[in-house]
Amino acid sequence: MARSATTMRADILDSALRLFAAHGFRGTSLQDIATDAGCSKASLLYHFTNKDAILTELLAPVGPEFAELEGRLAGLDGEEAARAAVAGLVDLSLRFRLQVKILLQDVDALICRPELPDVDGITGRLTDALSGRSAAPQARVWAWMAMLGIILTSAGELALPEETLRAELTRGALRTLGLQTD
Amino acid sequence: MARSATTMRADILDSALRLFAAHGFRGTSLQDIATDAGCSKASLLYHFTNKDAILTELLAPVGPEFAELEGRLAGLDGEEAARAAVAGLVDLSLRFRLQVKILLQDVDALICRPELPDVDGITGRLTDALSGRSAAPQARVWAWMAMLGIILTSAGELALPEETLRAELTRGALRTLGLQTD
DNA sequence: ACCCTAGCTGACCGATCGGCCAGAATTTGA
DNA sequence: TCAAATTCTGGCCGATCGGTCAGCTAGGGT
Repeated sequence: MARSATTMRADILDSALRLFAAHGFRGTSLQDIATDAGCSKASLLYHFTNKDAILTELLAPVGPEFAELEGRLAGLDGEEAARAAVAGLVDLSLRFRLQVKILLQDVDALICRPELPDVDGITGRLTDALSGRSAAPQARVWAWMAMLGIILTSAGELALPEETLRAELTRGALRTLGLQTD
Repeated sequence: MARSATTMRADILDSALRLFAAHGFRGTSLQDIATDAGCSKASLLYHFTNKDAILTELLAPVGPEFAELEGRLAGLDGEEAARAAVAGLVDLSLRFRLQVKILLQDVDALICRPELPDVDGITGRLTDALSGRSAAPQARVWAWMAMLGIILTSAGELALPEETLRAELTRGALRTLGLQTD
């Protein structure tokens, strides 16, 4: 065996993460991932049951984090909830940069009938959040997440101190939601 | 002949526009468009040289508009330019809703090496706008356009009076860019 | 009546996709 | 040392993709 199972899986996930972020889920073939990871396509499917499973595992950490944030927001009202949402999303995105970027990149595809797997039911909640005018605050949060995706794209690889980036993003997000004038 | 050439082309473009907006460029096959337009796949390629040509024609009206806006912005400085950019983008997006939505939807794909045709060199300018920190104001405008895409997705089909939507979007955009506190 | 031409189509092509499988290669444990 | 278990791969499969092509069909001009 060339690499241990855990190493191999990690390498595959690393390659897939970068390629998905660069070319999107649909735009990345199993062969692309295999070549990048330095193994055969068949080897991918030994470690992962199918292509969806790779993405699902990549996004896995985001799911519970998002659910937890969602739970925290449920107990708050309008403005307080918005502030908490922004802080939570900034925090979440800083801890799962590329993962969140992938999520954001396909956010539109997720909304209008996905070919992507519905990781932890995020798709359904996205759809709920965006359907109807009554969900306006939530829609705003998701809109801001989309914007955050582009911001992270340009600033992502920058060796910006995390604290600086966090403060910057938080300020920008609050401004977006009209909660800070600055 | 079932339909006249111009009618056929119009029907194809109409189908392609809706399908591209719903499932993305890569997510829509020629057969999908043909079925929706009520003709054969081969008939599509009689009226359009290839798949790219359909998208190119759909986005054609946006190109010159964008270039004209860009020209207008060139002569302005920081804050004034940002205000004009927002107003211009709102205006542009209201006139080319679905087209702009498609553009926004694939904005990320366009940036990281596109499989999409570079309509009127927009790709290159997007890349320029997002590379380096110095282009921050432009990057912000594009980020706002991405957000606008999601907003239009949810509010798009709504029978909202155009003037109301325009005012709302303008206010939101200015708030996003930190130029209006409201 | 005739043909010509624009419009349209079924059948087909090569390429690529995700996924499968039999078996080779390598490591492990007794 | 050797069999068992794990890891890995070449080759293949059916489906689907964008695109081509020879030829059918339906009017319009003469």
